[in-house]
Amino acid sequence: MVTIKEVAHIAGVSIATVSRVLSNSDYPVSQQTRATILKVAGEVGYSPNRAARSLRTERSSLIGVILDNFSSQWAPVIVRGIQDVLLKKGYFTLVVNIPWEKHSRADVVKDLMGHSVDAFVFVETWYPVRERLDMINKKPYVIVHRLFHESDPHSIIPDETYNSSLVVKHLLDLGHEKVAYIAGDANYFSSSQRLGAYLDTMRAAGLGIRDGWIAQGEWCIPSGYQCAQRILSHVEMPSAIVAANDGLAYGALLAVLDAGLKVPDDIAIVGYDNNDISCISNPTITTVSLPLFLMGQIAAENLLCQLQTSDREYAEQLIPGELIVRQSCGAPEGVEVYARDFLRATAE
Amino acid sequence: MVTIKEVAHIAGVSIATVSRVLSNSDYPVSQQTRATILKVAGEVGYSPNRAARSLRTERSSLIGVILDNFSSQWAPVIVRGIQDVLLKKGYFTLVVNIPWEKHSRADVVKDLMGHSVDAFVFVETWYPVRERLDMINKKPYVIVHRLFHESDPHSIIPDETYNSSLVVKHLLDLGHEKVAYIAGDANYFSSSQRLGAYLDTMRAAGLGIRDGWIAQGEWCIPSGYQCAQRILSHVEMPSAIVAANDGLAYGALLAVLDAGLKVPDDIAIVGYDNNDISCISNPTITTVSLPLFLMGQIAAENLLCQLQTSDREYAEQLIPGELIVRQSCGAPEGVEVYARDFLRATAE
DNA sequence: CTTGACACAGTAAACGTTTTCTGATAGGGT
DNA sequence: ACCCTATCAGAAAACGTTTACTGTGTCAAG
Repeated sequence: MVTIKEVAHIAGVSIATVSRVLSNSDYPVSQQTRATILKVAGEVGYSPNRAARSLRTERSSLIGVILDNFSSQWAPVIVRGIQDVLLKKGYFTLVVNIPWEKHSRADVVKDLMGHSVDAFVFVETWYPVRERLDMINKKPYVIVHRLFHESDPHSIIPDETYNSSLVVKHLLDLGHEKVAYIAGDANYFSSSQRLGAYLDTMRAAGLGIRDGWIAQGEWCIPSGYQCAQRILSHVEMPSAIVAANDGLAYGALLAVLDAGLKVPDDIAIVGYDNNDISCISNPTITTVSLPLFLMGQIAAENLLCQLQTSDREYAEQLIPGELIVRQSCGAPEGVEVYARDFLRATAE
Repeated sequence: MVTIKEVAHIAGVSIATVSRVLSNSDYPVSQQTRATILKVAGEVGYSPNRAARSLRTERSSLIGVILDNFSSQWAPVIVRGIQDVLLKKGYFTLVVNIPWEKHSRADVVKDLMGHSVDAFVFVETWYPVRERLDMINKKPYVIVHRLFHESDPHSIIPDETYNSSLVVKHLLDLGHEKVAYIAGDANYFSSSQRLGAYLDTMRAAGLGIRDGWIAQGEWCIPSGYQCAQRILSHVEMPSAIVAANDGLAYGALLAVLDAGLKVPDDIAIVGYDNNDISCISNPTITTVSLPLFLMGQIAAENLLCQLQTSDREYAEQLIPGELIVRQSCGAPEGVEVYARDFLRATAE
């Protein structure tokens, strides 16, 4: 690689001057020399040696991104949002996948510190890495998360309460009064938040909830199937089911269909997450989409802000989602919609 | 951060000795001093400064991974395969998403060179970055790709021909003799490879193909829908349809169902890719899964090999896929299977 | 005419490693 | 007793930057 030395030699100036021009220092350099240096640097294809720069400045232009499940439907979108902002500012990201079980979690933080990353982003991984808090606290960081909740001012979180109420209200607007609920895994904070939003919305509308209408599920399709069966077996059947995520909703959909009922005519179903599953299933499932790309962008902006101004007051940010109306609660749509939805989901 | 200097001081030796011990050099160091150095290093939590090391050795322990669409269903799995191998060897990956349209492609390679990455992996992005070949050629690199084909000895490619024949043969084994085909976008090399495998397999079995049985599609659901409609309108209807990917297969499935026919009873359908869509649809779709995680692992192993032995002969590697039998061609399965498949697809 | 300020450029030190070179000690063969 | 070799340890240079410091020359204010 061509070094600053060669550029300086060709341009007939000292390396200090070249450095000042090429690192956008605000040190005064005459327009004349500045121009020739830029010209020479461009011609010889100079690119600064990041290792040397990093060694000297103790900044690396590297951001560590630690996430739990890389091949989930959410993580990559968040990461792209993060990169969308950071790449433009000259930052690269070191994306590391920490499987939940692995004991190597703590080491990852240490290793990333070794690479002197300038900051951290934790996507759903705050809980397991807290044991390295002493290290992490030395750098700016942001937490992007959904399922767990530990109050931390650096957090960017979907507004679970608002989002869940969106989808319940939608059912009420359509005239439903007997609405059942399938909850997510009780260990997750978001489960209780979503359930709470359902309860509050029903109460605010003055609607009652029968005993067997709330089923405790576990985030997955079979669980949704079983929960729906339990709900359907209750003496007074609901006219609609709210599921805590799209997997549960899809399971419920299968159960309702298997019971010989029609969706949405006999029972309406809504989900949460805007998972692929909700726009591929037949009928497609009304759900709530989370602005994951945006959340990534916000996380990155937040980080840049921290990197520039060292001292600042932080506060949790709650990000609202968007209601996606599909067939499972009564909207009339054709096959083109499947496709459009699916393509949008995979393309952007 | 604590430096090598402090470790040396505490251990009462020179920094040279510390370096030799901690960087696993094979320079002779007495067991005595080696032990004390390791002890001290552990106690003070020493972690080498990568920038300094990188500056000196011109190696960074960083691998640049450039891919096209980060939030596709394939890319993250490949990346995880890559990281699975590389992380264990102490390498981090700089994963960068280059959208197809962006003109900034070339700069990414340059910037990664600036970070002195030790090697490159191109996932589906070989075509656009070739203009930086002069730079890339200085480092080891591997190409992981599917859709395009430029012969290059550093390639790791799914064995499209073998994989496609798997699924066609499966239909023939089930007794089908009238098999139609929906092809992918004609611009893609893999389209013609898959089509070729279909033609060859049919010919080898001595089976004829009617004129209207081969439809030219475009990789997406609506296209599959239209192609299937065209095929169904032909005077002699096939008993099975092979689609070049799962999107097309799903579109075809919808068209067949809309035509009042049953799947698989009246018409069997098979896809390709083992996309989520194929295990969520109703009925689920028989398809071919590509060993993406494995391909990532192989790519990384290949890279490590190149990094160790500078000179070596390379050859394209063709990776076989696996037939995934589901409902759309006659296998009897229940609702549990949807769930099991889906969970497996998202979990691992 | 002096003084101070300012605009600009260069010198050299420093960042934390790795590695070459030099040196010291010990042991073994003659 | 001598030399040679092997084993170990340290001194110091080098990697490519950034930046504090020093040194010019110019120009305006006194």
